[in-house]
Amino acid sequence: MKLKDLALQLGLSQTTVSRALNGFPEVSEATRRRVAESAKRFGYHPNPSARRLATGRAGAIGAVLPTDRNLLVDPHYVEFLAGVGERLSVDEIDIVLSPSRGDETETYRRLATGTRVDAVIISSPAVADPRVALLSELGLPFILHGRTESSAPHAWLDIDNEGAFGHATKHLVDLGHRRIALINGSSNFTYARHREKGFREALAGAGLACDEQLIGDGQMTDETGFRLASRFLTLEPQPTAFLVSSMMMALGTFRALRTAGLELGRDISMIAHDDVFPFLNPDRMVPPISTTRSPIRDAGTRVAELVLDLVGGRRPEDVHELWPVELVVRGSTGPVPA
Amino acid sequence: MKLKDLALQLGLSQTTVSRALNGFPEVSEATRRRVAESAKRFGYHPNPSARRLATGRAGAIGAVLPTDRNLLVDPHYVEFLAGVGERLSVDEIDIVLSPSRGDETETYRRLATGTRVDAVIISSPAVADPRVALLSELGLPFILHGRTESSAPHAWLDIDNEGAFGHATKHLVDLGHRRIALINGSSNFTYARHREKGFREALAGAGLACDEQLIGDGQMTDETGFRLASRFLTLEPQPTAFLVSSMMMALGTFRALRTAGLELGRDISMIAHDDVFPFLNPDRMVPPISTTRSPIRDAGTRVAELVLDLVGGRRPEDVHELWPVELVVRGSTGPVPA
DNA sequence: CGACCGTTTCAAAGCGCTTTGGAAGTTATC
DNA sequence: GATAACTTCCAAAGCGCTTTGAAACGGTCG
Repeated sequence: MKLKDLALQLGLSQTTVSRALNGFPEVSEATRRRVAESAKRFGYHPNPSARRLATGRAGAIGAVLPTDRNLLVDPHYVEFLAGVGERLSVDEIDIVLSPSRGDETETYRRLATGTRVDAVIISSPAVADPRVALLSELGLPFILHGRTESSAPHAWLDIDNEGAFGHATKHLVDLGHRRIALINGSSNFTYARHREKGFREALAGAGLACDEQLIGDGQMTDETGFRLASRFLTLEPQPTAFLVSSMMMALGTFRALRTAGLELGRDISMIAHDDVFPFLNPDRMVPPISTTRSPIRDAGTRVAELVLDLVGGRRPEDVHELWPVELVVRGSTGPVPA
Repeated sequence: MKLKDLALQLGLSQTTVSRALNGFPEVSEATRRRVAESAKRFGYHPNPSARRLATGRAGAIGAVLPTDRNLLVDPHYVEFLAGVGERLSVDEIDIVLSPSRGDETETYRRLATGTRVDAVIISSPAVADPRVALLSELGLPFILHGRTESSAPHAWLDIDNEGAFGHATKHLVDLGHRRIALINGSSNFTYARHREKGFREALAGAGLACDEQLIGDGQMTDETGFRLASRFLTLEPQPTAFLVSSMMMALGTFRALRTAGLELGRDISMIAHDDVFPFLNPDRMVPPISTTRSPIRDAGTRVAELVLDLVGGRRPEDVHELWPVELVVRGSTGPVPA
C-alpha cells in the first residue's frame, strides 16, 4: 500500500493525503481525520527511503559505540539509548549504531561525509573531549550528553552533578556526619569531576576538612563499590557515611558494609546517585536507599527531542540544559550513631 | 557531488558510471578504473536514501535491544555487534538499533511492517526462544546467533559449545583431575545448556560421577565468578580444577583463588572460555589462562555476511554454521598436585 | 561489402515520497 | 452580482539513484 493507492482509495490527490498525514495546516480537519483513519485501516506506512530522499534528510541519528574502551558499554548507556529510542521512534527516526574500533575520528568522518545520519549524539564526555572539536569542524550536527571544556559552541544537556552531590553532602553533614567517603566514577569523566567538586565545596562550606583518603573512583560497577568501600572501612576512624556515584556501586558498598557487620541506616549512612534502572529500585531495598535521583532515560528522551530541534535548524549555542537533581531521603541515611 | 555531476565530469552517462561503481560486468575494465579513480578524487558517495529507494532495500539490518532485561547488555553483545558492524560497513549497510522496553513482540512487528530494515539479527537465545516463531510468522528475514529449539526453519550460526567444554573437561581429566567445578552462564540460555552437556558427557565418558554441588551458574560477570568459586572452595574435598564460561568470570574466580591462598596452575587448574576481547588477553595474565577460544567478533562478522546472503535471497534453511572451538593450553592448567 | 555478433554506452522510466505554484470552491465585502 | 480573500485541493516537478531496452561501435565472417 503506497501513498498513491491510499489517495486513490480516498478519491484525493497524493498531495492532500501527504499533507493530511504530516499535519500541514492547509487541510481541513474533516479530511485529515478521514485520511488518518483510512491510513490506519489499510495499514499504510510511508516508505522511509522515499521520504528521506524527498526531504533530503537521513531520518536517522547516529551513535558511535567505541568497542575497545568498554566504558560506555554499561547499563547507563543502554538506558540512555532506550530513552533516545523512545522519542525518536515517535517520529520514525532510527538510531544508527556505528561500532568503532580504534580511531573514532575515522568513524565520525564517515558519518559526516555520507548522508546516513542527520546528527549524532555523544555521551560520557571526558573533561577535555576531542569529539566536540572534531564534529564542529566536520559540520555534523551533534548534541553532547554531559559537558566538556571546549571553545567550539555546541549543544548539550547535563544534570547538575555538582549541585546533586553538594546537597547530598550537606544533608549528611546536617545529620552530624563528619567523615564522609566518596565513591566516584572514573575521574577522567566530567560528571565525576563535577560530583567531586560538589562534595568538596559542600564540606568546605560546612567548615570541614576533606580527607583525601576517603575519596576513590573507578568504573561504576558493583565490584568497584565493594573494593573501595572495603578499603575505606579499614581506615581509622571509620567513615560514618558514604556518598556513592551509582546504584551499581551502591550494591557493592552494601555488600562491604554487611561483610564488616555494619547495618545500613543505623551504624552507617549512604546516599547513592540513582539513574533509575527498571531492574534496580532503591525503594525496594532493605533499608530503602536515599538517592540523588535523575532518570537517565528521561535525559535520553530529551536529548532526542533536542537533537531533532538541531536538525530542524535550531542553533547549537542555544541548546543548553542543566537539569536539577532531586534528593530523595530514605532509610539509608540517619544521624551519626552515638 | 552527485552521480549526474560525476557522469558529466567523465563525459559518461549516469548508467555507465553507476554500473562501473557497482561492479556490473558490462563495463570495460578501463572505464571502470577511470570512474573509480574519479569518484575517489571528487569524494563521491552515493546517497543512501536514493539508492535504497531505487533498489527497494532498506540498506540496514536491525538489532533489538531489550532494555528491561539487561542480559544482552554486556561486553559480549557489543563485541559481537562490532564484528557485525565491521562487515556491514563495507557494504555501507547500517545497524539500526531498536531499544525495546517490555514487549519485544511489538518492536519486531514495527520493524516488519515498516520498510526500515531488510533483516534482523537475534542473539543469546533461550532454550525455547519465542522470537524465532514470531519472526518467521512476520516474514522478516533473520539470523540467529546461537541456537534454540524451534520447528520453524531458520538461519543460525553458533559455536560448538558442547564440543568445546567436552574437550576442555577431557583435557582436565587427562591431567588427573577428578573434582572439576563448572562456573557457567545462566542456564536458560542455550549455550549454557550446551556447555553443561559437554561437561557432563565428558565426565561420564571418563567414567566419572558428576558432583552437582560443583555446578553453578549466573550472569557472566567477575562478581558471579568470585561468588561461585568462593563457594566451591569451601567444599570438602576442594575441587582441583575450574571450568569457567567467560573471561569475566575467570577474573572473579582468580580473585577467589588468591583470596583462598591458592596458586593458579600449581595448586589448582582453570580453563575459561575466551570470546576474545580487546581489553582482556588471557595470554598476558600471570599465569596465562588456558582457554577454549572463539572470537565472538568473528562470529559477528560472519553473521553479517550470512544475513546479507539471506537478504540476497538465500534460503534460511540452508544457512547453518557450527563453528569448532579451539582449546588453547596455557599455564593455568597442570596436573593435579600430589 | 553487408550481415552479424559481442561489447560498450546511453536515454529514459521508474522507486514513493514531498513540495511548489496554481486552480477550483467558498465565503465575505462592497 | 462582481471582487476580494480565504480555504481546500490538485497536477506535476523533483529528490538521486538503479535498471530496462535500445543504440552505437568495432570487429568477424561468408
